[in-house]
Formats: sequence, C-alpha cells, structure tokens
Amino acid sequence: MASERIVVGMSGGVDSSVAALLLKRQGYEVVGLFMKNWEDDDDDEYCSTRQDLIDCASVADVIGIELEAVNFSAQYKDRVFAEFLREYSAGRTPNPDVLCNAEIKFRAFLDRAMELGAKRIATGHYARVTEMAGRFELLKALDLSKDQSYFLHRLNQAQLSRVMFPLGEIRKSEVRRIAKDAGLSNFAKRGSTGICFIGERPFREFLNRYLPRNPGVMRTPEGRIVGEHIGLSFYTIGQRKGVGIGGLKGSGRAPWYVAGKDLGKNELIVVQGRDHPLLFRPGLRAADLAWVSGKAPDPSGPYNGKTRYRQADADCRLSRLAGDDLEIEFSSPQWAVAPGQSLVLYRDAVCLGGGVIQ
RNA sequence: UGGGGAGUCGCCAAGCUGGUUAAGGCAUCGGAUUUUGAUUCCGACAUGCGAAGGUUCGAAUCCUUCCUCCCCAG
Repeated sequence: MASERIVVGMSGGVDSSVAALLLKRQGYEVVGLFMKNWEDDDDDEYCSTRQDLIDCASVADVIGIELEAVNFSAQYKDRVFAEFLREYSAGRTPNPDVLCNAEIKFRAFLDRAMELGAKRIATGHYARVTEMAGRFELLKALDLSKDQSYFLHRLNQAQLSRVMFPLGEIRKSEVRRIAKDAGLSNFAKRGSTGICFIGERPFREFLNRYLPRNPGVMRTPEGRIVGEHIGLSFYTIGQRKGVGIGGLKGSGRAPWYVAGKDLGKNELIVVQGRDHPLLFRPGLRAADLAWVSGKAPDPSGPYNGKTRYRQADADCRLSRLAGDDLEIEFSSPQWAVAPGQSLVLYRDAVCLGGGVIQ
C-alpha cells in the first residue's frame, strides 16, 4: 500500500529535522529538501549553509529518508530581495521573511515538491492548519512562545491546503527531547536567526552593500539638532542602538529613540525616553492586504493585532476597510509602529491575514 | 592684558571641609532572547581625575607654577 509522499523543507536545524522524523514515524514517505537560496556575494564568514547541509544529511541518514537540495536563489532575489531593497530605499522597514514564506517556501518550493510527486509539503514552523468543510484556517502554535503564524499570514487557501506543520502542537523543549532521543546530532543546535537564508550578520554593513549612504541631521521634534545620521534607510522606528546620542548637556539621562523620518528634508526625528508620546500610535493604516480565507474579515468584529513578530496581541477594531487598504484602532496605543512591517490580525488563535503598515 | 569661572572615561556628570575598589546615566563593545529590522535583558568599559612639582603616613580632593576653555572688562 503506497503511503502519501510528503516533501519536508529541511534547514539543518532541530525543528525541521523533528518535523521530518515525526512524519516518517507516522508512516509517510518523507523526502527532505534542502534549500539554498542565497549566493554568498563575498566572504563566507557568516555562511553556515555548508554546515547546515551536512547536518541535514546526517539527520536524513538517521531518520532514513531521501534528501535532495534545491536552489531558488534567482527567485529569492527577484521576488523577495528586490522588494526588500525597494522598501529600505523608500525609508521603510520591510519584513523579508514574510515575503519569503509567501513567495519561496510556500510557492517555488511547493511547486518543486509537486514535481517530485508530493501532494503536500511540511516545514518545521510553529503553527497549525485546520480544515473545516474544505476551508483552511491558519492557527497559532499551541506553544504561544514559539508561535510563527505571524510570518505565515500571507498564505492563501491553495497554499494551506497543501501544508503540514508537524510541530504545531508540540513545545520547543519537547522537540529537542524528541531529537535527542532519536539520536539526531543537531538536537542541541542553536536556532538560526537573521534574515531567512541570508543569516545573521552585521545588519548595517550588510545593508550598506546595497544602499547608498545619505547622511543628514538628527533632530528632536522641537527642532534641536542632536546628531547626524548616515542615511534614513539605516534606521527604523523605535531603534535605540546606533543612534549614538550620549550625554547631551541639559538633557535628561534617558536613552534616545528613532521616532520618525522626514524623507523630504532627509532628517531623522529622535526623542528621548522609551515612553515619549511620539513613540506611540493609537492606530494605523495597512495596505497590500492578504487574507487567509480569501475574503476580508467582518469589519464589525473585535480583533487582536500584531504590529511585529513576538509582540503581545493588542485589542483593536477595524475603523475602515476598503479594497486593498484598511485602518485599525488599538484599544491602547502601540509602541514604535514601523511602516513596512506587517500588521497581522487574529481572532483568538485564528490568524486571519494582514497587510503592510503604511 | 586685567577681573571672574571651569578643566574627572567618547559625551553628560557625582566626588572637591584629604583616607571609598574614582558614583551614576548616555554612547560603545560583548553575550542572552529572536527565522525580519527593532525592542528588552545581562556583562564589560578611567592604577586614572588638564600637565609638572610640592605638602602629607595618605590627594581627584590642600599649595605652587604652567597649559586650555568660557564669561565680564578694555
């Protein structure tokens, strides 16, 4: 009796390894697929994909599954990185991993998996998918501290219908334990961070390879010049590190944060103190909307919104909903809302989708 | 040039009626957290107090000279 063939996106980390392991144990015919989507442009100081592939191979061997490798660098560059640079150039703060999921992992990768004879794919994401009468819902992971539905909110029905998240109901600590018990060599491997596929690296240097510097003045909302910036693109709202203002005569002892950008004048607006009122927004506008169900949510309902990954849900309501553009109001003002980041709406554990903050 | 004030870590800034390991904050750096960017948390950070002498058991703290800066006079 032929079992269903599942292609698992494997990164070399514990999560995707255990995802593959669990599916194998459930009797699926599992094929591991390793993605290399970023060609290292120069030094490989931060390039760990070689080790990742080795880890993958080791795990695949222990689990007893096939492993293949694919390279979507061209697609990544066109559909994700180009947009990433466009956004930064426009002074905003994009979230490339949200796009990466929608365009690469759950599109290019999914397509390849289909070609390999699979009907569904699986990843090590912490999230859940449920089906009711042919309709799919994206849910938060049971382990709320690891929930990654925020990054997946742009997935649509067609994509979700072909996706499995084996870790959605397991705690991270449990994942490591399973890996250890199964003899997977990467059971204690440190989770990867940084932009997906590009990895962790000094961000300002990295950006500087693609964006020109354009120095200007830093000033307070009152107009006092307090420093110089290297280019508006290199800062994000709410940023403290790198502002570099210290010990101004006559000012308090609180640190300084980026509160805004004046693109026209090339000025960075900075304020002192984390509770400065200009750092808080009562609401926001989002565009480029994407809804998991395919339809916009009912404007009347109360929702929870996230303005960034790993932020506590914030009560909010829709104050306006046009075609591809909405406005919401939070019941309490939100800190450092950054244009370019995603607003993701939830109703309890259900991730409804969202848009890009304007 | 006279009169006054000030020179302590990259920046603010305690200490200055002599005796402490020379506070603290910001910045910076390192780490933790984190599949974006941020935020947050933890840690590091002046054998040295403008310089040189002196007094003293002991000086950033007292004395002398010099250097630098600021203000007011001319």
